Amino acid sequence: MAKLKFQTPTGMHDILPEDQAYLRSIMKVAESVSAFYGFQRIDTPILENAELYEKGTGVSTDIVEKQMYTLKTRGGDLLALRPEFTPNIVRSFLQHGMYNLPQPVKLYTSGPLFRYERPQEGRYRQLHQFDVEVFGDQSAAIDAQLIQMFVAILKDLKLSHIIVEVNSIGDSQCRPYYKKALISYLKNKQYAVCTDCRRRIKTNPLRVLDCKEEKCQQIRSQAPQMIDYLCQECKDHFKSLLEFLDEADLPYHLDPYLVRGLDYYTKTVFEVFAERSPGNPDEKGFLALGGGGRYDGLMKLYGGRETPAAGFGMGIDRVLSAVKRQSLPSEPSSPKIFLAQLGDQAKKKSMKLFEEFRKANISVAESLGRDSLRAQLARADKLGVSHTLILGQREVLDNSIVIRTMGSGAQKTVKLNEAVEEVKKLIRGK
RNA sequence: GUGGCCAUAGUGUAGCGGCAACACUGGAGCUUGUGGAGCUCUCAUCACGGGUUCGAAUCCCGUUGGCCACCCCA
Repeated sequence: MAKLKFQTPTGMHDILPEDQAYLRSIMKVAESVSAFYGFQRIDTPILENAELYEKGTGVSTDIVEKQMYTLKTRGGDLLALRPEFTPNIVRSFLQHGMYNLPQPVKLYTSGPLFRYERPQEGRYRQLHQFDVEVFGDQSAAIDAQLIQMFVAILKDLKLSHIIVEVNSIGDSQCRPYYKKALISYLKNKQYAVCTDCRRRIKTNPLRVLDCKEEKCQQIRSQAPQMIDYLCQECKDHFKSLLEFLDEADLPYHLDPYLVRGLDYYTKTVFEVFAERSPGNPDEKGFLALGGGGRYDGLMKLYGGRETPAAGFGMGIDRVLSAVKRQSLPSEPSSPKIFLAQLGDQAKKKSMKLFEEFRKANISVAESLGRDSLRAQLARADKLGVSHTLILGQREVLDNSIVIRTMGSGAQKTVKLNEAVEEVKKLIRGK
């Protein structure tokens, strides 16, 4: 190996051929489930105005505060590599007047997102998400349906040991009261919590709730809970959501401390986890596969008419690693026929024959770069084909071709112009 | 952003201051038109840059990258 000059930048990685089959099946499942639920694909730019996220996602959130990639264009605009999808799609909804479409409008998308973080397994600076959003329907049925979809996709991917955590964080009516109650509770305890949380009490008190420090968890166990402060509307909505989930046989955990890191959420929030290594006590813990919730206030914040909305993002990289951990890879389809050639004339003729097989939709492998028959048969063997066609100088002269059955080594000679038909028969006979 | 561990062939590893090794994979071949076994040969100046030393894969510093724990989430 010569000296390597370049490697991927921190947190960026290549997706190699060996993973592509997994990714395709993940996307296929996600798209077919979404299509079934009436979702349509939308794609938005990877670059947007940085302000879109500052305003929507929230300036004090980690995503915007310290994880966003921003850049200044030659024209002087401040753009950001999208760190999440929701603001883009909301922006697009408003920009194209989709509130004039029959509601609800159901959209999905997927693609790369960018967050500047210290990478670990399943945590990258360029990450991939599958994302769905529903606009124009305030019913808790939608929230439940989103969770149902999320679970359906994972189930279709044969993932087990899935856990759904749900909570309601209220809305602009009730959350301020809760915040106030929480702050006054925490203020007395500020020396009993960790230093980060002491800061959070001022900046984002809700975040103290999902701190992992033991002392903070003790504090929070006595803390007032959002659920007791929900206004009637939010309470009804949450109750309704849980009824839908029960009715749909969707198991969930209530997590009164689940808040999620984004500013725009109202009412429902949820996160979905997969057990890291089911049945293996050596490796504990859960992998967050994605999360979402309702954000009824975001449209108005962006200057649009008030429109209820909800959605979720699913981390494709994480689902990929969960799929790889939990289930076996599906057999990649490989060619069943190999075309070997011997001599210049035969090599030239095999070009044409190869194309005839393509037109007949029969997948054939070759190794035109190799000259010795021995090497070509070794290659055919490695590929695990059932038959090898041998086109040599003799065959070229009398317009025939040899068909070799790899298992038994039996061979027969057929007319060259009947080769495709003969192979069809062989394949069908299987 | 903080702290820690790590980097040798495509992959997985050995080497612990004195000629870079093993397994698998890949490539060429084993008398020229026949694969699966076996055999031969072949693929690394040890991530990069600097320093210490007669001598560095090995020790030190820096850079880059990976992983882990925080943080946070996907």
